[in-house]
Amino acid sequence: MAKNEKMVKEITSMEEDFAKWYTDVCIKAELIDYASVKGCMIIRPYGYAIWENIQRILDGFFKETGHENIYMPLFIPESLLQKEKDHVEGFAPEVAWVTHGGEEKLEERLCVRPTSETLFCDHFKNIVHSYRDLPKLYNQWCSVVRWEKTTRPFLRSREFLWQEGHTLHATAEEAKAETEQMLNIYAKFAEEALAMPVVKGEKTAKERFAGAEATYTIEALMHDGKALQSGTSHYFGDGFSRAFDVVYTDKENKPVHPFQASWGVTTRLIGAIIMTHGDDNGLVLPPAVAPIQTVVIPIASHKEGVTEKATEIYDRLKKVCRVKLDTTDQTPGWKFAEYEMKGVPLRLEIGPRDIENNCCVIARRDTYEKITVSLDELEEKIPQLLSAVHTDMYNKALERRENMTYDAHNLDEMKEIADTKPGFIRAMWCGDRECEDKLKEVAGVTSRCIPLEQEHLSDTCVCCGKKADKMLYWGKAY
RNA sequence: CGAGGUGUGGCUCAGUUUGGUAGAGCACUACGUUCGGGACGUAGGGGCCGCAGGUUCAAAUCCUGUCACCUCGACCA
Repeated sequence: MAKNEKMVKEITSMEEDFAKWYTDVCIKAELIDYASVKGCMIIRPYGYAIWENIQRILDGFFKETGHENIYMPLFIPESLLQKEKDHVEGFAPEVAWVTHGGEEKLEERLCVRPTSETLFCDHFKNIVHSYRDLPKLYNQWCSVVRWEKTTRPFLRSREFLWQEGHTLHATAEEAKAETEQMLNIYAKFAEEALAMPVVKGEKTAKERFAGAEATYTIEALMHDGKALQSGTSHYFGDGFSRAFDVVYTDKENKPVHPFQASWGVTTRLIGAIIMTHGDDNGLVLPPAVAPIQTVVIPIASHKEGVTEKATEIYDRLKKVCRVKLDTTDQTPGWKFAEYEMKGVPLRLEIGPRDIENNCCVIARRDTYEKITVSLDELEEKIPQLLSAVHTDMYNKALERRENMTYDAHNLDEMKEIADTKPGFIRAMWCGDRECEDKLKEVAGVTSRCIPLEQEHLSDTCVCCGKKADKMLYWGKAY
């Protein structure tokens, strides 16, 4: 079968309607179902299993770097949320409020957490008194609520799952190092677990997190050329600890406000996986987070010995990967399409013909390549193939990003590229908010980040022509 | 929050103009034949036509109200 021939008819093609393609994949791959409250989604077992893999791997990274998990309450009293001015202004428009307990109106309304900085600060205040109590390296896995107007599965839902790390440090340097460390962990995770290349960089003041002194981001480029902010790490300075009266006594017996960082990734990462690797036949999952890494499909299973052989292979493969054996009475063709839609990296076909030759057919989801493998070398071959799938997926995504990244030197070029070529645009910027606003207005692009790896494209701002020494990534974003 | 659109078995829709026994395809159930790229036959099950009023002998269809969802804009992980 031809490599690019569309085999799954239930999914709208990307070219026809990318947004529809995306939601088709979410539904048909059984990642989610819509819930009865707008903007809320049911994450189905197959989708949730991806999240569990993400959690498991990331949580390992967090633990390795000394973080502890904690759980904070769901509710934030209004007075607590009010304490940090920028923060409350940033989040107030999109918080959900609880006003009643049973039939009784509450004295003070409670906000359903949109993020937990305020709760952590309130807690830190109680438990931190001496330099000996520092640092505090906390993380929590939970869901948060932000009352979004326009919603999309995984990309923007009113309730979403995430992790939020909140750390408290004696010095600014330590807090900055934490911010940087976590950004690097996210980038490493994106590349090594999700096969997704990202640009590491700092957000401009305009795009910064409410209340932060600096916000860092990993930005990924989706299939349709739109950017997706896929993880953030913030440096707070001592702004929050001042607002919340968090004070510790240092070695010289002086009161000091500690310094803080926070960092988070969300179920949006699943959206990133879909739009980075997916194709017209559905999901393509990176092996590291795929709930099923190999699916075993018996062919003509009514024939003698087929089911037995398939089961034997299944039992052997359980030791080397996450494997599923599908013995349902659907036809093989149906199963091929089904597991392709669900993005399973490898498909192993075993039928009478193979059994006779002591081999099987293995098909790769990412390339559609089919190879014949001797049954004697399965334990070696499957892990090799999974690893090759990962590497090839990463390289393919990287190549696409590079092919969709353009440089602009002046406003006309910027407009021209933004109008005709989806993707990242690299351009110099003078640092003025006015230029940032103007680029949004005339070219429809926002600043994605100031990449840590700078390249000097010219001496002048793409917008105003004044002196500029920062190169930024610009683009249309989710 | 502004503009446009849509509500009919689980899903995609026809039927509404011109009121008269609720339909199709897919999915589902049972049995049989199939099985290397979404198989086929036979027989079945499943609906207050978004909701509430109204007009009428009679409403999915006409009128009024209401709710929900979708698309596009403004705000956002």
